[in-house]
Amino acid sequence: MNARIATESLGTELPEEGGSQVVKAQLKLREMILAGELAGGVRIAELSIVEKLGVSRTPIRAALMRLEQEGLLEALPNGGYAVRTFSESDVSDAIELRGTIEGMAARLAAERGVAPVVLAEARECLQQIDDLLLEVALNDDAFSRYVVLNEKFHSLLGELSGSPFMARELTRVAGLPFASASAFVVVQANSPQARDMLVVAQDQHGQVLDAIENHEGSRAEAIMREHSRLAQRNLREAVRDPQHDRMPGIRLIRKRSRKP
Amino acid sequence: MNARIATESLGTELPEEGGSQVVKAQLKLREMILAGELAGGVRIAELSIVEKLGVSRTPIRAALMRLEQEGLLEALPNGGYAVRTFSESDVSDAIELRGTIEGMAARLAAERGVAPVVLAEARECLQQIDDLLLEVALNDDAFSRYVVLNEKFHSLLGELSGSPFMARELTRVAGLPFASASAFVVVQANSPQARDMLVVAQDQHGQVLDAIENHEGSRAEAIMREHSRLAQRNLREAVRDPQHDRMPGIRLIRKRSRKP
DNA sequence: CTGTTTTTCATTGGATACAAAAACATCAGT
DNA sequence: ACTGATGTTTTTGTATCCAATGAAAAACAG
Repeated sequence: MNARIATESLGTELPEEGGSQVVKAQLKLREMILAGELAGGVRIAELSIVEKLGVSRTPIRAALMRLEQEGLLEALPNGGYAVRTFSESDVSDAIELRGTIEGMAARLAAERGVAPVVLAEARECLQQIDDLLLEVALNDDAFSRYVVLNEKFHSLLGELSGSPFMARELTRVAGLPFASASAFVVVQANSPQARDMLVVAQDQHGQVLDAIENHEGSRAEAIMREHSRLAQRNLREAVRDPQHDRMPGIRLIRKRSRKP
Repeated sequence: MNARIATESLGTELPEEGGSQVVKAQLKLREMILAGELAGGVRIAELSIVEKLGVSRTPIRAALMRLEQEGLLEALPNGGYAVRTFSESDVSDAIELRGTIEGMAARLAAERGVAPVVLAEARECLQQIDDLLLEVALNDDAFSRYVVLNEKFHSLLGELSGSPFMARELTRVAGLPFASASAFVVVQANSPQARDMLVVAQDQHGQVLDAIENHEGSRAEAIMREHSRLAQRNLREAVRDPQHDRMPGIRLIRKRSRKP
């Protein structure tokens, strides 16, 4: 029965988005988890996913594996996976780790020097953010453009460090649940001080580039660490304010950790 | 044909070591890679692994995935994997990253305080290393016991930080190729200054515990960073001296990176 | 009625069959 | 001789099938 469903959906496959079945399953699963359709802590049966997504077990198992290394799932002792839940400390530590690693990247960039082209690209990126912030009030569209540019700047930090290894690790740590540079930006999207926070962040962006350019390694590192504190503040806000139920995945964060 | 081999080996399967087929494949593959049986850079065909290991493609695929996230393999654009090669900078950066993350863990431990039980366990571990170092000359057995205790201390740092998240990340970063705390200890195992280096390392171990106990976060962090520099020195030594061909996986490290 | 044992059943781990895509080689035409 | 197309072969991606294991339920004994 499942066979027929799968075959049909394969046969009538529109030129849909997404490459392989694995990627499609991974994206869809992540979406479902963050949307809260899969409750935290409970075991995920592969077969249930099969009928939910219409792809066979093999790519689903691959997708589950990837989501585990991504940190959204945990492997259960006797096989199978469950959606992880996170204590506030977990998320806080993840953000702190991102800040620490970004700090190291910035320090390396400052100490080793940066190719002018990459530096120019970073400056250009900052200029675009500046342009965005010229508006006194930011609409939703402006916010999503900010998120894109912000992500780009943070990923550019990998280039700046001149180390492919660090670039990889930065990408990875930014992929940890709720640790990404813009994970909680949306939280205060509609607050009156929203723009101000971005202005502060943007100032730090500029300062860290200056520090890198002047080979001030320690300063560059400190700035990036402090930079991550903005996310910490947003996290606290998000957890406190029950208003923010619409933030994707916020229900996966519990206030105090219980040991099951 | 492969079918018969696989079935036979399954049927006559002795109560061998290793848990699942995935784990067995992963261990064997890692061993082969580090032993240089799989040349760096060339594509690995799944089928060739199948006949080499006698397990089917499914667990091999899983093992390959894990080895990719572990960093020993890289995924090729059109599917498949290849054994990664590392520039000296890659390894150096990996060690630096370990130092940075261990530094963060130590700082967290110092800032947040540590449960006395865990601290006692760490002290006990150090005591055992001290006992080991009482001998003026260390034989191979003493060295491998050192490696075990050293790994244990570094992993205890995760406990000390009080953060399950940090513990996870420390484990992960220690699993990166050539980044583990004892990766290059063997390099200078038979050198006359071998013991001296361990004495220096052990002193740092003790100092970082003191710093943690006294809530000196910044100092604790700095010590762990500096601590990782010992591995850096050993790395340089290992790459320079062609004597060290017997170190597992050393051939995967090339002196200068070429862009293919 | 409760505790233990057995049986059944669901679910994952592993193997293989099948499809699709990519690499390779061969051959024809210019 | 070289280029391009086409067919073959290899290799990965996907689906399904089989087996083994663990959990829940049922039956039996005390």
